[in-house]
Amino acid sequence: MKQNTKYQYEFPRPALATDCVIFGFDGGELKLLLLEREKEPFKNKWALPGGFVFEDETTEIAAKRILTEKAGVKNMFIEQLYTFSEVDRDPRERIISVAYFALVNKHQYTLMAGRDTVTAEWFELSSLPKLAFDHGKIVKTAIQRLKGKVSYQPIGFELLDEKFTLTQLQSLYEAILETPIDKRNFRKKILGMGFLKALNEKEKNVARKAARYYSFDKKTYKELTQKGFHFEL
Amino acid sequence: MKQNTKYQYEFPRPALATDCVIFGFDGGELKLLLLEREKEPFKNKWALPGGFVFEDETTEIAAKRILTEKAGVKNMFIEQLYTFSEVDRDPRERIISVAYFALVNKHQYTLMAGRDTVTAEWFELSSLPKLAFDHGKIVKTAIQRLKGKVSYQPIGFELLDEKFTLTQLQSLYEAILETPIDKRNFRKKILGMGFLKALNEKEKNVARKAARYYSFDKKTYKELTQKGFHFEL
DNA sequence: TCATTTAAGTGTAAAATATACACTTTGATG
DNA sequence: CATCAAAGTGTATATTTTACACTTAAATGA
Repeated sequence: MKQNTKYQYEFPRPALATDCVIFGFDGGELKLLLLEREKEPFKNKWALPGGFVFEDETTEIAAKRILTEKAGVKNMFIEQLYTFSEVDRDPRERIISVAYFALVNKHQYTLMAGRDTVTAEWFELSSLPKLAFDHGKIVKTAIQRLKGKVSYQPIGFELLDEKFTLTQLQSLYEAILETPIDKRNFRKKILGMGFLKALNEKEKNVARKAARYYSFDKKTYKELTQKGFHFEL
Repeated sequence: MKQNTKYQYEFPRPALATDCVIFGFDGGELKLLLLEREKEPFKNKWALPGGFVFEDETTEIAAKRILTEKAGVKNMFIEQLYTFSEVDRDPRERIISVAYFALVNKHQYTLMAGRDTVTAEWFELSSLPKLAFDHGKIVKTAIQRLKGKVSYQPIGFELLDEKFTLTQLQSLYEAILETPIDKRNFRKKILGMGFLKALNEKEKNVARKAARYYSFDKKTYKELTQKGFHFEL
């Protein structure tokens, strides 16, 4: 097993890895990016993008690197999720995984399912395949976290385009929270918070009244936050 | 450096440790349990109880073991906080730490500051000494987490005795949230939730009207939760 | 035993926030 | 120019949150 003896320690050490739960949204249901494994164990099973943490990287930097390398995702929102350390979570040897969750704009990159000739695919949350390792558990944790967080932190915007309509924003919240929201009340509330900038631009080529575009004004949001404002949906 | 060659790996591996932020409360300000380091690095500096994770332990089990071994704390509430992986967070070598935070009842155990002849001491949050390693950062993270969590999860009870008065409970929330709370509104709200059991027992030997004791009824709380009830202070 | 001290315990009115709900407008299409 | 489809908009009611002060009870000591 241990062919190479370069690194020697007095006590056994688990390997350190990171796995990423990547959420995306394009209007319908919330989606998750999975890769098909090419090697054993769990060959041909779906799994989260993941990999080992290098000697000179924090886990967060490793997670970002892996996201770019394996899934072609760049400049995404990323946040540490949880560290999974069950002794037998990997059948090969002990590997602990510091999991992250990422929110990406599905339009901002097309599945460059080439890179490592890995097959990458978006799955709807309601129809996920059975996942390799303990990745099912990781995903469950990530969904919980996202649901909890989205109501008191404006992270939803990370999933949308720079410009979005209020209906798109509402659909996103409905998808994440899995509950219908009243249109008028939603608009009243979210606009009342004061960090959405109405743009002088509307949808084009829609066979109905065109909706106005808005953008999330980060600067204003920061200022509000510093004045004690607290986002809450 | 590497005297012992028992464990050999193809790639370098950081050591895996865990550190615990232990909160306690006895009526005034929120307190934190620290140990004085006996060895270099940071000899004689204050630090969080911590240690390495064994081969057959999850990080949570390691955290509990260390809490018991080093701080004499048993059966405490514990929750994973965050994983700190800065490459140079330990001057000796790379050690990543899965940090936990614990809530303990200060009365339930007296500082058995013997065990390892380690000096353990409670510090008020407002007058913490400078800490070893990145423990200051860990503590800051833990305080944030506690503040955030206490409002939407009934974890405060872990810091109190089995029986407590409503005034004690209120003081605790005031200490954690660092804000005064209206007595009548607090009582109305917390009693209205329905999971506090009024006991047929009052304070004794107090030179004023004796306060009634209450206890947190876990069973009722669970039932309420399952019916969709959502704690929120 | 009675006056004093101290915190416990209690209710209501006003303000703010959340909810429920339906019609008009606009742009594209045929 | 009629039709279709979703955008956009306001109000009344219910609920929740807030602000606020006096009476009660237990011990202490004069």
